[in-house]
Amino acid sequence: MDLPEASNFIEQFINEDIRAGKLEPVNNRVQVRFPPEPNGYLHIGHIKAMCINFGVKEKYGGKLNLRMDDTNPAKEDYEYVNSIVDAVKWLGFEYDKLVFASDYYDRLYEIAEKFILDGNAYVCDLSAAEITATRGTLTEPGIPSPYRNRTVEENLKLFREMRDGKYPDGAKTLRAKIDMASPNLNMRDPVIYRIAHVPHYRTGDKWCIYPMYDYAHPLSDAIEGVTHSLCSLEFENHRPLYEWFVERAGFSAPLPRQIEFARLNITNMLMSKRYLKKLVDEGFVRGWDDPRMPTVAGLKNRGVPPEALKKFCADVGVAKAYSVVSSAQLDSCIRDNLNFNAERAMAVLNPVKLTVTNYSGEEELDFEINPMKEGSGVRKIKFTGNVYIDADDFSLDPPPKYKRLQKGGTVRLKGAYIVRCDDVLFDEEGNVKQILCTYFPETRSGSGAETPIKAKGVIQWVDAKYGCDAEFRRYQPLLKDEQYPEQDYGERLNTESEQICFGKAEPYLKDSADGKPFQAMRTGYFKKCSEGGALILSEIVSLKDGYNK
RNA sequence: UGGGGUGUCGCCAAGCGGUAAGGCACGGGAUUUUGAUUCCCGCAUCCGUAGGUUCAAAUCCUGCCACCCCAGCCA
Repeated sequence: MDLPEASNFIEQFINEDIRAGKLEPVNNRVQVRFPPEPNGYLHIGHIKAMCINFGVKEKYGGKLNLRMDDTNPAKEDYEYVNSIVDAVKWLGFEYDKLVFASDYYDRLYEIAEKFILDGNAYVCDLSAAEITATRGTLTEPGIPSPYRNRTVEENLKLFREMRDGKYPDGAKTLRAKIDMASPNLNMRDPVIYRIAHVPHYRTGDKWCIYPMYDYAHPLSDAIEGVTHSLCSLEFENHRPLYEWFVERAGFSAPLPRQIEFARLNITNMLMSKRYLKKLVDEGFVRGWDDPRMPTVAGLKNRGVPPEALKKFCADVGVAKAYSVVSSAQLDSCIRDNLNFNAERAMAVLNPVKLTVTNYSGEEELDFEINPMKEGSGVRKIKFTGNVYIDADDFSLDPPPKYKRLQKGGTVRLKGAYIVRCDDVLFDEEGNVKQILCTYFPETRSGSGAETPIKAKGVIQWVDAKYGCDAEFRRYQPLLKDEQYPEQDYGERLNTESEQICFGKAEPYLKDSADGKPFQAMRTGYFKKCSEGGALILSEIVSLKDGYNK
């Protein structure tokens, strides 16, 4: 048979399984799953997991269920499942079924009784603290629970009583009977059911005992017919346990196989649901979908195309080495996509008025909506000779090689004319208030006229009377130093950049911290904001130099 | 310290015994009405380290070093 060419080590494993005939019982069908816990919004780290799983699904023509791993009722809610479904759909991933671990509670309970019947599980009366104390350490074995050798009958009776609500939270647990001396702490009789008199967002108060991840996950995989259960590296130590459950639960081959990969880390990006939730709960951001958040919803609001995110994941690859990808790599993917797809618009940050003293009247100029895309059409922009330009585009004390406007120098107003700066007016505080220029009619854009007038630079502008048609939103940097609730934030979050860039618009020249000019990409949801008749873009974005620096 | 993992260019990452892909970043040049884009060109004699096997190793073997994960009734 023809196997697809593996593009990473996971697919190599899958190919090996197929070659070895391990998947023959199901006609070599490959099945994976994407199993987030609905306790928060999906973030860019999850996108990598999705790309891997949906990638396998598509490559092998397999199946993929979107499974809500909801075994902890205290943290989960419909708000999150809805957000997860939205995120998956926005990214354009198609799953076969939406399922819930909580769908399997009955089945999982039955299997638990089987484990008891087979002598593989027992009810333990030890408290949480006692279990911890008897678990042993990294170098010393644990101490077997005094309840470890209860009879099957007693265990069954007790477990049913647990289910029936006869005991308070924490009074008893169901434990797998494995090996208290195992060097793998996960194998030292792990708890598989705990008592929690907490209503579940889906099953209500039907249950007061809930299965643990280590038990529910492998069995959920087996119930669904998953063949390859792909998860992140921190579960490597759980694999023996995963196999232990799956081998004893009575499922027929092929049994699901767990394969681990390194999760995604990006410089200066917080990738922890727990902290993201904290930012939301404590009001540091406007919500999970705040454009400063690395959540799928936030990225969407930031104007990042889903294709750019998928491209990024493909570029980054899949491996087992712990790594931190430079945010520049993400920026590059976004810029590349936007360059081809974004509709252009001019906008101005830090406006300074520029008046063309020898111009009168007004005219309409043609601008390509997207010079990179054939047939994207033109937009009309009115020019009256009174415009705002960005303060950064004018310098009283220009550094060497400065290409933009300076006193006595020339520059092209993009799509319009070359102008020469004749004079500068200052306000009481000595700031540049108005720049007076003369223009050269023969230099009109697109006229093709031969003229000795040259300009080294091209700058964007916004007409003082008409503004422009873009919209923008203003956002503060995610956090200031003194606002850090915990130091962990400081290591991952953006504190330096002045703005965050969202949306779609014209690339824009900006000076970076070291004074070196660079090209930024304005993207975003721009909002009309009139100030002196012009559109003021106070939120710019620097995809080139990193909006997450 | 016991166990499980990982170490290839500044950052990711291919490579699976035959003599170091690619992307990002960076440097140089050409085009350019966005200092962008596009376009060339450059960028590891070397694969954590020390030995060994082999005609031949990043790839096999041995020792060592570094880093990550594990002692939740979270996932």
